Amino acid sequence: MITLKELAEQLNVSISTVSKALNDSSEISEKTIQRVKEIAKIYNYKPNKVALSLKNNQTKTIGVIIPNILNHFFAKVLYGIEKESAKKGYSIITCLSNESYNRELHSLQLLANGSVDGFIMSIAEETQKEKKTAHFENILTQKIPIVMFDRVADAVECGKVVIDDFEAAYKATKYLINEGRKKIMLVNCLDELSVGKLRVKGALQAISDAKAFSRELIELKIKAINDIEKEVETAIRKFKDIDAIVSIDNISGVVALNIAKKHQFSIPKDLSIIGFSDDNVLPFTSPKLSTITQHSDDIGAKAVQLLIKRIEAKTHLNNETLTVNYSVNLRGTTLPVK
Amino acid sequence: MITLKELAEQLNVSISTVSKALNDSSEISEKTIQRVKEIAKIYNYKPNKVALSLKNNQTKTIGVIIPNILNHFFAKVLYGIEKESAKKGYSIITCLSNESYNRELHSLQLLANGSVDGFIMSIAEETQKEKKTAHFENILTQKIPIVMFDRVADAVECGKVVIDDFEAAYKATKYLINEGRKKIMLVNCLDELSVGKLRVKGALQAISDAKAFSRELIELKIKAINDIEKEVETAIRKFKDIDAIVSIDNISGVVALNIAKKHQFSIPKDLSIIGFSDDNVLPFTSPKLSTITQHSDDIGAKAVQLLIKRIEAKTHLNNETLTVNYSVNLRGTTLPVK
DNA sequence: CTGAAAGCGCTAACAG
DNA sequence: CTGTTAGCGCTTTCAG
Repeated sequence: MITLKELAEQLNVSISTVSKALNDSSEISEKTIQRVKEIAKIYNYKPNKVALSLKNNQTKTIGVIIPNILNHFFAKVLYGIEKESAKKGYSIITCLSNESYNRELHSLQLLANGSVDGFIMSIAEETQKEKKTAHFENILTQKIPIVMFDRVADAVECGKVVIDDFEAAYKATKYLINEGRKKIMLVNCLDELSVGKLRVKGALQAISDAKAFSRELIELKIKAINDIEKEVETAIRKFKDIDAIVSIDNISGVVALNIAKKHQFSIPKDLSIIGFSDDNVLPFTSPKLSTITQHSDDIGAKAVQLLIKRIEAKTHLNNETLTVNYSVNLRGTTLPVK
Repeated sequence: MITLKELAEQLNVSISTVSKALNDSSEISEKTIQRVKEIAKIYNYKPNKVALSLKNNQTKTIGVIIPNILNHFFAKVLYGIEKESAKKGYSIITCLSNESYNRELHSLQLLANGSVDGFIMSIAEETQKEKKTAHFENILTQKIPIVMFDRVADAVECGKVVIDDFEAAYKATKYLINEGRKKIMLVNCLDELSVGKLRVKGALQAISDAKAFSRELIELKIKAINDIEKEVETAIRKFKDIDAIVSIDNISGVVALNIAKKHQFSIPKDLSIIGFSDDNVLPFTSPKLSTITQHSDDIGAKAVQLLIKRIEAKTHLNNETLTVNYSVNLRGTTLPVK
């Protein structure tokens, strides 16, 4: 990598002249500008990013902390974050907490030393379960802005991007009720998470609102993702008379569909299913799974916009929550409503 | 963020004394060291990363360029890269090329200005299709090491991490032959990629080696990932007499399984299927898909090790290719061999 | 129009 | 044992 100094030597001018010329300063003659730029091009000069960061006291870099990159939802949010960041001239440093509080803490501290201008993150399961927030406050005290998405800490004053989880689950459940379904199973393997709790609440509210028509909701709580298949199968065997399933995470809907078919349920005649999945699982389903779809890439993009706003504000902003739309995609695992 | 200068003022000593004390220099008295460290702790001092990078001319950061983060293979490699990097004290800056040459080029140039100490990448489809390599050479000329994984450019002298794609596909196909299968369909939607070509070659070689027993291979080339379902269904309809499928990408095996079941094939009695998938799709399959499994996280970890070796060598190393193991996981979609 | 010098935060050679 | 100074690569004020 060639430096200004070396260019200056080549050109027999001072470093500052070269710098100004490259930045089209009005202080420099047109002729010199041309000459400098020409040589700079030849030597493929690029200003050193680190030096610029030090000088400007900003890195144009966003720290992104993701709980689990193998979860397609997070992969897609990351996709959205990266795309929007690139558009806005920011790079992203990615850390994966793998749902661990310690890793989350470590990543936060690692990058809060001038490496990034702000953070976008979704909280690790462990952090949320144990309600830890001191490490966030610590970062905010250092005037480094944070935007949380999906799993957010209500108690922390920062930017937040979510969907209306309560409403989405309410609508899904309501739809099944309107279909005429009477015994609905809620598959929940997000029990420890803020989003999971909200979705469960939404589903329960829908049932409660329809109580006059005696609907029933069975909640199947699943601890580990690896247990989904087994647990769902057991439940389907046990409750032979369920006629609808609403899955609040992004894979158990697909799993339930496969298992129900295996057990000779005719879908959607005997059993309706709505999942919280993204399009990516559709090729694995037949009939096509009806879903609540989060616009995950949009969540990422919105998070970037919100964070950049906060970075550029240069002053601590209060809590601000952005709610991103979701969509209800009725496909082959639900009946048209009567 | 508090700086050395500010600490020095608090302590009424010079900046260098503070610096040395924090680094346990033998030049500084034990008493001063204690005093300095105490105050530093109180103010939560952390050395500014950017300043250190500038000083040391190294960022302890790796640039990672991924073609498609929504592909589970890449997500898992990224997982491996991040984990190993963190262990070695490196951060990662992630860019997504989204299979575009221009985005790949841009990311490379963006980070080759002192932002990173080296690159780990898999080549964008467009880049590989059009055989572009000048941009890699450009980076290497600047003494920035590169490690490529999975999709590599043979012509470029750099670090490489791959699996033995030829052999893996050979083995899968050979297995089907040994099972007694006669008409095998190869589902290929990686036609433009180096890995795809190698896997096809491997399958063809297996067939050719078994020619005496008149085996047949039908190659189904699929252009776009969105066409997989339709194309596989058409093919299954057309060739009612195929008795085995080998899928060389990580989703079409699952798709083929679902479609075959829909068309009343009994799996694995009528039809054997082997895919190149990771474990994550297993909950979506019944019977469980037999697979060639790449150890994707291991690929990521190895790539990091290789890159760090090259970064620390401080001198351009020649081509070096690491081959990572894969495993053959026979599950429910294949018969035990006779 | 061009150049010298200071400073971003840090380390380290050298002086005292 | 502590302090001064130079320098990493860059921008920018101030002098000339």
